Amino acid sequence: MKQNSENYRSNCPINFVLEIFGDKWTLLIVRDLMFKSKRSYGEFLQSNENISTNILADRLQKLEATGIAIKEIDKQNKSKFIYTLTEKGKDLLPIMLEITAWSSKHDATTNTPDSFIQAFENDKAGLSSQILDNLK
Amino acid sequence: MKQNSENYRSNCPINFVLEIFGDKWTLLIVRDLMFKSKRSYGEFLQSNENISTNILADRLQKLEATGIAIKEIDKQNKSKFIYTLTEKGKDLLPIMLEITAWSSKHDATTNTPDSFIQAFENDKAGLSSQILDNLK
DNA sequence: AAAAGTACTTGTATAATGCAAGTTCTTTTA
DNA sequence: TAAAAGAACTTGCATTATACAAGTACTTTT
Repeated sequence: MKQNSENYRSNCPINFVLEIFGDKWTLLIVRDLMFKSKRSYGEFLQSNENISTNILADRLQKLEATGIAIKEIDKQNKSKFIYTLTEKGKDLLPIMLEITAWSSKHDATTNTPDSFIQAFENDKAGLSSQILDNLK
Repeated sequence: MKQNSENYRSNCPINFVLEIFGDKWTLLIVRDLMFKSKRSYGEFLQSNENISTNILADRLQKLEATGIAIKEIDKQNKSKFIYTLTEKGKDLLPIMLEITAWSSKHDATTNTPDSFIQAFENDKAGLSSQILDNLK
C-alpha cells in the first residue's frame, strides 16, 4: 500500500502544504527568513505579530524536521543559533510572491511597497533573483 | 490611526493570508471549488481529508464573510445551496498553482498528474485560463 | 402523509494556542 | 574569576480550536 504513506490525510499537493504550513505562524517565520534577513530566535520573537515563545520553539523545530530550514551555531557568538533556509525553503519564494501580490490587491491595509508591486508585474525573474542573492 | 485597522495582527501581506487561510481546512475548500468542480456542502464533506461537519460549516461561512465564495440557492433543487468562487477567490489561482508545483517537487507521494506539471512548466497562462474557463 | 435528501447545529472530549514565569548555557563585565 | 547579562528555550496553566457523534430543520421525492 502506497496511499497516505507518511500519515498525510491525503496525497493532494494542496494538503501537503497545509500539513506543514496550515497554522497561523509557520509561514511568518519563513517570511522573516526570506524577506527580513532574520536568523535567530530572538529576532523572530520581535516580529509585529507577537508569537509566543513556546510556539516559536515548536515551529522552528518543525521547520528543521521538514527540511525547510537548518539550525547552526553562530560562529561569531557561540551562545547563539542561526537558522537559514534550505533549497526546499528557498523554493517557497514563488508562493510567497503570489501571496504578497494577492494580499496587495485584496487588502486595503497591506503595507506592501509599491516598488515590490512594480517589480512583481514587470520583472518577476529579476525580483526573485535579487531576493535569492540576498540570502547568500 | 491606521495601523492594524481591521484587527489584523499586522499589515503584512503574508499575515493577511494567514488570517484567512492559516488553518488546516479552508484552502481545501478552495481547492475543491477551483479544481474539483465541487459546489455543495455534501460534496465538500466527501473529500479524502475528512473534514468534520461543524468545521466545514464554520469555514464556508468564513469564506463567504471574507468575500472569497458566495452561497446561493440551487435553482434546480431548492433544498440545496451552491457555493461558487468570487473574483477574489479566483485570484487565488496563481497561489494554488505554485503550491501544487512546490509539493510536486518536494513530496514524493503527491498525486499531481504529470500533465499538470508539463502544462505548468510550458504554458502557465494556458493552464490558468483553462481552469478559469471551467469555472464559468 | 411518510421517507429521504441536504445542510447544518449541538454537546462533549481532546488537542492546540496564549501568556507568564522559570531554566540552562554562553559570553561579557566588574 | 565571580556576577550579571544575553540567548534560547521549557514548563504550567488558562483559554480557544478541533474532532467525533448525535440531533434538528427545511425541502423534495415517493
